[in-house]
Amino acid sequence: MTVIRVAVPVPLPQLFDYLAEDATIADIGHCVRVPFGRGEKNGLILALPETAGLDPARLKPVIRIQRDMPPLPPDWMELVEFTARYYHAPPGEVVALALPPGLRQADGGNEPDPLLTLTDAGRAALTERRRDSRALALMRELAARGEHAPLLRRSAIRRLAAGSAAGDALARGWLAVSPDAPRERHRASAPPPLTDAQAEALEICRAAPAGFVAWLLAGVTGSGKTEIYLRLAADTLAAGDQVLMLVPEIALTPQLQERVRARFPAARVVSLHSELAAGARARGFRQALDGRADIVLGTRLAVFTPLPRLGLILVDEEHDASYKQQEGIRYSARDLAVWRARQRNVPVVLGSATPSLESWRHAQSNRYRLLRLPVRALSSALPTVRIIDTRRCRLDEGISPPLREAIDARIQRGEQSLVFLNRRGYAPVLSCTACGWVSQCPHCSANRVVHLADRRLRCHHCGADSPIPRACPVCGNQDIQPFGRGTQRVETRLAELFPAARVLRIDRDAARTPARRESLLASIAAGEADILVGTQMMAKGHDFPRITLVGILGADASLHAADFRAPERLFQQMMQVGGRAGRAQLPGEVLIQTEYPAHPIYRCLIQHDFDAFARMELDCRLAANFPPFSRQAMLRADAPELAAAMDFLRRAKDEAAPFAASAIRLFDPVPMRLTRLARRERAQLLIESDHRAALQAFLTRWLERIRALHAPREMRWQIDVDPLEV
DNA sequence: AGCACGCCGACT
DNA sequence: GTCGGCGTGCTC
Repeated sequence: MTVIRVAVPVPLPQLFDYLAEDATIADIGHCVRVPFGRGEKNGLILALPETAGLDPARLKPVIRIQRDMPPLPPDWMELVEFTARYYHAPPGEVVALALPPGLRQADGGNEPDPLLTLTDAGRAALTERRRDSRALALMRELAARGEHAPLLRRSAIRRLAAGSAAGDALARGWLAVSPDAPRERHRASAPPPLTDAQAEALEICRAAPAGFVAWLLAGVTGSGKTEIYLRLAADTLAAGDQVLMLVPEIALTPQLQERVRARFPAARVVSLHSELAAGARARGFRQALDGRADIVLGTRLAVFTPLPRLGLILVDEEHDASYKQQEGIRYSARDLAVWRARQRNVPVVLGSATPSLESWRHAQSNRYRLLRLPVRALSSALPTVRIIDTRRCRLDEGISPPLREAIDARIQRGEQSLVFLNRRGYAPVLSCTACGWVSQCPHCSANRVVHLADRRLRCHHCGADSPIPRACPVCGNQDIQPFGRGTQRVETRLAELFPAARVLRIDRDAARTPARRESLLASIAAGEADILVGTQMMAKGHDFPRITLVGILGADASLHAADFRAPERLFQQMMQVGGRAGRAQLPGEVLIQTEYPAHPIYRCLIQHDFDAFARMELDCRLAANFPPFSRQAMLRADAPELAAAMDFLRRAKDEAAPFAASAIRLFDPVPMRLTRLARRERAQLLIESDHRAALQAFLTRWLERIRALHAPREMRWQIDVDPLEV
């Protein structure tokens, strides 16, 4: 009786062994139905162990091995196992995360009709003019139908079944059944000419020996990083290999999707992201697994797509925080992409105008190879950056006189302005001028935000929502005031200041549905707006050629934040949003309003000097021994009462004492910055080490002991390896 | 995580 | 006399 080792989707660190009388090596990677507890679950066969991990008498027989689908390949399972190991996540849950839900339905009826295609051998047979046959006659007919491979629907194939001409041709390999829909072979959009910098970068890439290389493509905004991706993808496709392209948020990149499809009309491009319906996601996964998909374009979850012919991985905007999953299994798709490239011995390109300091550091130490695009394509210059000292001028709802004048000038010239403020809503808090009441969220340690458009107070953390009160709920005072400013308020004021201008707001509230987002973007592109007001949604990957002015409001808010990554994020954000200015022929200008004009971060921005910023920031990180110079993990706990969470973390820390080597630094548990979230109080404990391996080894032993700790029922805890927020 | 078993309070 | 509270322990 054969023993199979199965990953079962339960939050347990171990695998489960079962008996399967007919199982063979070939069953590794197949899904399996198993009895579990008193019920049943779907698992994945990871191995056929020599011996069971426990008394064979206790093993239960499997219910059914799902052999109707091709098995997941070994490298895919290695990726899953690595993810489970590195992020200390239950293997069964990683499998559940990596496999699209409802995968088995994908090979059912919703597949397109198979098609009959003339093969190269078939074409050869035709030209050889061999002894005539019904099969050859059929093929001549098929070939006559068009320049490209002639195709037949399933119904036609059936009519010409066994013993027929088609059956004969199939048997001889002159025809092939292709599961694909016909690919349009209309003329490919011509690639634009390369700039010198692009050509040089490509040349360097192409000159590298085949195999794993991690490239860091650092190209200023508008320098044409995408063109590099597309050219490299073209090379890979030409070699018959598959391309995996990761993007931060697919919903924000319809332009990129279009560009990829237009450039490679003959390639099958599959989009994978979590907003996709289960069926479509499963179908894309299947197409990739079968090798039918040529390009997989997707968000972080697409890093788990099986790709038998993988030849290249691209990670666009590699610095973007959305590559790190912030709940459940907290994996970094960017880091896994690099791991996967090394595993499969293929190149990976990490691209960004503002690389993460982790990647930058790797490039500095030659672990990654640096490719630079220092100038913009389309002969447009980088925007001029001007700092406005807000201590020296009177702000009108956050808008300084120089910014107002600059917007006015754009309106005169028929150009667009973008006002960036990373805070949506009308005002971040409503407050009573008499008793000091503030619009505190009852469930979170945060204020509810005034949304004047729909007259509601809304918590941006838990979503709690209530009407705006007419009077102070505590003292009855009628004089309650919104304090501070969000995009709605700035939008309102801009409309008053420029009555002739068309003001458009772009934030999560204005672009709630994909359709509304599309229509907003379309009206911007059509020039139906003069002033755009937006949050960081605006900063991501759009080309708005008519924007020549970007005004940045409230940059200071995160200048003094406690998180050591705050300056990095601020710089990235300002660089990205500033990069929206002047991407075509028109010169761009960026105005940054700040109370700290002398702050060195602004000097770097004025000079577009990422290197100087990175140097400065890495010096600070080195002095404080922060990542990338050290490795971190965060143990977080949450409970209805803060004391329970803190107490648990203290006990966890005590557990570590007997074996925490000197290489491990354990900090004291502290309440999280946003302590209360959705009625739960949260605390965290930071673990740091100079060595990844030491940290990993420690975590493995420590988590074992933490699991044995009997935490109160209401207590939840989780580990976050390489946390982004500390 | 589920879902059992397992002992102590207010109800038909 | 039971229904049910959630404490603890297991899942191949």
